[in-house]
Amino acid sequence: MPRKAGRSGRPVSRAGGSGPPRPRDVEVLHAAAEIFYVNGYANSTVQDIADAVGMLKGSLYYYIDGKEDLLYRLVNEIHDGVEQALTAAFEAQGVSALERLELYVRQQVTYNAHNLKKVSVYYHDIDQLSGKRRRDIEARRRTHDNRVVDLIRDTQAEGQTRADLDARLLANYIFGTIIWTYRWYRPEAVPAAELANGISRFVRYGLTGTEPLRHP
Amino acid sequence: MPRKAGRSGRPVSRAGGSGPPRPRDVEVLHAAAEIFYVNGYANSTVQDIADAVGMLKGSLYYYIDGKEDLLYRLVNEIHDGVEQALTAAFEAQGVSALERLELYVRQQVTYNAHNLKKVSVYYHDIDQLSGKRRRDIEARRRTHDNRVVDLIRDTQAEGQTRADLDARLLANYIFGTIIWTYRWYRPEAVPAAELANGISRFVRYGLTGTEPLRHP
Amino acid sequence: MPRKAGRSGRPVSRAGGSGPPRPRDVEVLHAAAEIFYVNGYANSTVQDIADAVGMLKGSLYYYIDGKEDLLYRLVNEIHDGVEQALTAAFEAQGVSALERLELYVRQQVTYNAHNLKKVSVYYHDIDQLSGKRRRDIEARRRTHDNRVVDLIRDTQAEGQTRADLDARLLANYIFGTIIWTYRWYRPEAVPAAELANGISRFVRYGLTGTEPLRHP
Amino acid sequence: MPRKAGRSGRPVSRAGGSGPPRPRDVEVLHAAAEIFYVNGYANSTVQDIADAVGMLKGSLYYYIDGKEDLLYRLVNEIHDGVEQALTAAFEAQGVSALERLELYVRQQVTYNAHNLKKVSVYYHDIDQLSGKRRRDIEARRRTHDNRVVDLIRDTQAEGQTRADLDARLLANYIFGTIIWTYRWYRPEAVPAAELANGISRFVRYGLTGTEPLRHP
DNA sequence: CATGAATGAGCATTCATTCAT
DNA sequence: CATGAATGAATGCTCATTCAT
Repeated sequence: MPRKAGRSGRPVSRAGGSGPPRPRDVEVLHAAAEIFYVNGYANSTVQDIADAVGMLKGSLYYYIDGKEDLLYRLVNEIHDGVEQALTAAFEAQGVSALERLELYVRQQVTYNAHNLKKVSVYYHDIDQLSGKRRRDIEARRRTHDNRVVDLIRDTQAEGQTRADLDARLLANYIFGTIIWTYRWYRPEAVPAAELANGISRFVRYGLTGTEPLRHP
Repeated sequence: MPRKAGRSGRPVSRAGGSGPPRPRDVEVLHAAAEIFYVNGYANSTVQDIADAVGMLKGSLYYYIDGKEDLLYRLVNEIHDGVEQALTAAFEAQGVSALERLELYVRQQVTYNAHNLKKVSVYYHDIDQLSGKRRRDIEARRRTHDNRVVDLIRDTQAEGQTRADLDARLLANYIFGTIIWTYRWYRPEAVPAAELANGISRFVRYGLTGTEPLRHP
Repeated sequence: MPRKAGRSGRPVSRAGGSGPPRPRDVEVLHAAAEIFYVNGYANSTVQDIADAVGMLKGSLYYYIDGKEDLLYRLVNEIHDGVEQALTAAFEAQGVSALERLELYVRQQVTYNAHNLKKVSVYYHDIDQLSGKRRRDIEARRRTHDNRVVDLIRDTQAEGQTRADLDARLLANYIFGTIIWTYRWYRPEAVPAAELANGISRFVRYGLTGTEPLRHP
Repeated sequence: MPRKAGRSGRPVSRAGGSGPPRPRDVEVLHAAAEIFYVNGYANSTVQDIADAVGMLKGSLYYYIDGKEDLLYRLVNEIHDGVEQALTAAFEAQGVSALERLELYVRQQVTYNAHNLKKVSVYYHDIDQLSGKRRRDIEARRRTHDNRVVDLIRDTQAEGQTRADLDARLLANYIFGTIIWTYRWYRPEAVPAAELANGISRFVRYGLTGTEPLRHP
């Protein structure tokens, strides 16, 4: 007869918004990110995380609502960060749509490069969320995607990008380039700035190229 | 006490190379692909697969060496397919390096679009292989990647692509665009050919773009 | 990401109706009854039952769907038995309603005396069922109760029992006398037949008494 | 390593007899009764009770010696109340044994009806006490039962009840009718006085009935 | 008095794998 | 080839209880 949903009176992390997160909350989340990054969410055990924090398995439940709760918080944290990047790009004044898009790409790549582990968990294990948590995240994601698609449409409207290409497809090409970094990028080998430059360049030309290269 | 390698005296799947695969082997592998695609490898159970084949869990072990064995076979199957695409592109005669690269992109995208489920499993769960199986696959993958990098270097040597860009980074941008399709592409919405066209175009311009767009 | 409901292909006891129960099923259920009787359902562990059957805890799940499933089967088994008693009493031909009621009491007491442990579990732990299982049992129980109430109303209609008493209250008095045996009756001390006689007599007079004893 | 008895140096609830209970003690006990009534003792958590009192789980241990301690106090409280009823009946002057028994039934039913929740906990979860607490309660119970049996024997001695019936069995029939109310009686539907009347009437006739009804 | 944090033992359940028939 | 039964290790989670502050 399990009674799942947060019973009142039970402490459970304040990370959900009801007050400043306790230091230990942050520590737990950080450890979880590390573990999930290394083993994948499904293969990570609550024990692993407890060990990393130096706590007993049972004690961890003072801070979390369950394993999935950890993933959910992680994923939301990423969304918060990414939203900032997106907003900054959108609010840039006096620049063309293409420049705003480029700014977005740059910011997003930079953010991902600096939060490689959490971002990896985000992209690899987001589907493991279930129920309401899943729906919440899917909604946030859809919103984000739509805004980027709109941005691309703006570049089309301003004549910087060919208008006959499907903006949503283009967005997905771009996402692929940006996101896939989580599988190969290592900061030791390439500075984040260089990565951001390279991808932003790749994307810009990918979108704007017009010259007939095939049959001259 | 999981046993990894086939013990003598027990009939173990011939799919590993020692003879033509029996029909039931193919059926099992196909079912596994479906299940892994839907639930992810870690969340799929041998029971699920047995159910799909209409067999008891225990009986499945006549055909397989273990759960990981299934993943390994799946992943190898993908590599076989992809290798063909790559080889075809490499052997194209009388065309420029850029055209060969474009051919590769096109073939790879098309292959992925037609084998969406297995390809998804490949990219999502390849890390779950362990030990020798993992090393085998990593080797195959490295080989593949290197050949693509070489192809890009050829385009640089032929002057079609700027030589001052890191070919390996460029390869990764391209991989991202191609591979990420496994997360969003749905054949019902967009024909595979259109996808191949779109991505090949995006990649070509991403690589070859030269005009100074930022500060004219 | 737990997947609860009986997945196809999983053996799970045939005791649910789909075929004759395997001998081990009966054994498991019997052991569970014993354990639940001694410790109460909530304090019994699956381990206890496994030990009693001489099986590993995990192996038990080949036979059951979960701990609650065991309770559910037990409780249904009791209902099956009790229903027979009730039906027999109802179908008695050529006798008065009071005699039919008396027959019911006798049969029910006898049944309880012979199935003391399972009956105890039934009355003590029936509330621990949840969800659909609970609703199922509550429905069966209501049906049973209603039939007994009807029987009492028949005795009132036939003039054997005072008509101004609430039949449902009377039924509950009777149930109390019959059911409470599960807390004190020990077959070693009193033969079941004597118990049945005693209770049936007590109930008959309790219902039919009319003479003014208080203020003569 | 649960600690049973109060250690010196730590303030432990005074409810055990060493002084008048503090107001908060009463509040805690009341909350526990409510919780135990709803979930059953075994399924109730100390957290639940703390929530109900508006206190943290840890703080509760200032007032109690443990979960079982709460049950023990509850059960004793019931015994105190019941003892009063019994004593009142015993001490009634100038009335027949049957009238004294009837008075007892009436008082007991009334008491139960007015303390439904605690009484329910008493009858349902008394077995969950262990060790000395259990033995204490069993002794109190035996004493109570014996006094009622004696009362019945008095009615037999006075010729109001047939002497050839086992007084202890009769007592158990009566207990059943009275006690079982905890499972079905709802004060909203039937006034306590009516219940007391009904049961006392049922019991009186059940005991005194003599006329040959079966084979006239 | 009360809080907050932690402990540690226990529990139901899952699942890959084995193997005699 | 296939079945059915069993193994055994692991896993997420619960909860009574302790105790320094």
